[in-house]
Amino acid sequence: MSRTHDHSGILKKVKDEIPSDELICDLADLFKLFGDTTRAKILFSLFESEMCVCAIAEFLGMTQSAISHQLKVLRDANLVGSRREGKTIYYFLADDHVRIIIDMGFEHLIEEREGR
Amino acid sequence: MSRTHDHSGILKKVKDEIPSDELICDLADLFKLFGDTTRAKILFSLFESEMCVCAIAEFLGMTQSAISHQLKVLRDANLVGSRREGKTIYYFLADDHVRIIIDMGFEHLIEEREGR
DNA sequence: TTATCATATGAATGGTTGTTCATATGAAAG
DNA sequence: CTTTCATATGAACAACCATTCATATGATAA
Repeated sequence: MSRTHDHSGILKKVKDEIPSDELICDLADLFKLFGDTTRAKILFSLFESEMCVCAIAEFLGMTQSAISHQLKVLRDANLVGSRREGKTIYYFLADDHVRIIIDMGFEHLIEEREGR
Repeated sequence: MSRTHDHSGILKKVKDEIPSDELICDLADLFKLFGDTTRAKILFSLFESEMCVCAIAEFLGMTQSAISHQLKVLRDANLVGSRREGKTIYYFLADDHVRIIIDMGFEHLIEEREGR
């Protein structure tokens, strides 16, 4: 079938073990959320305490609109939650998974730098 | 200074604790690598065993060129390594961090689904 | 109700990035 | 040396995405 050299043995093995396309896509979509500097900074900010939109915007030196758009992305993915207090809406981390995933990334970065 | 309501207290606290811009960018760049379906599939394939470029291409039903481009990205980030055997070049996972980071993502996905 | 403050949102834009196509490299076999 | 096989690479194109601008929503205060 293939015009290249044979590797049917490996292909069969990998095909049996690899997760479904859907699962891999969902996983890629999750990591994509952490793969933007602005979103990463927002998440780091929320590590310390809940914050309102304009506080995040001021802190990051960015437009309220830009932050609001990104918060929507994070909220749609259930990474952050929000609560209203008067006119202000406070955002916070939805759970501790965010911390754990980011910490893993950090460990990789640090060990890679030590390795050099 | 700000035309909005005051949040200087929170800003000071967050500013003290948040990592440097450079570190956050590096972290975002790392997660970006996992945020593409093709790269994620390549990494999952290499979980099982080392593979040559054309085996991965055949397995994923994609062009050799597309895979080669992505392997370069992964190799530049030290997530995969390669070795030559005759005409063939085999790629493999550089270390176990890749597995750990991906497993963390999986855990989050699974727990999120249970939560619903 | 009207004005104001905090946030949300739609459309447009600019920049990034994954894939393709054509071609180049480089090792091994003849 | 020449051909072939496996992989790499550069340029071009298309799709995606983050930001901006203008405006809308929605709650509160007057």
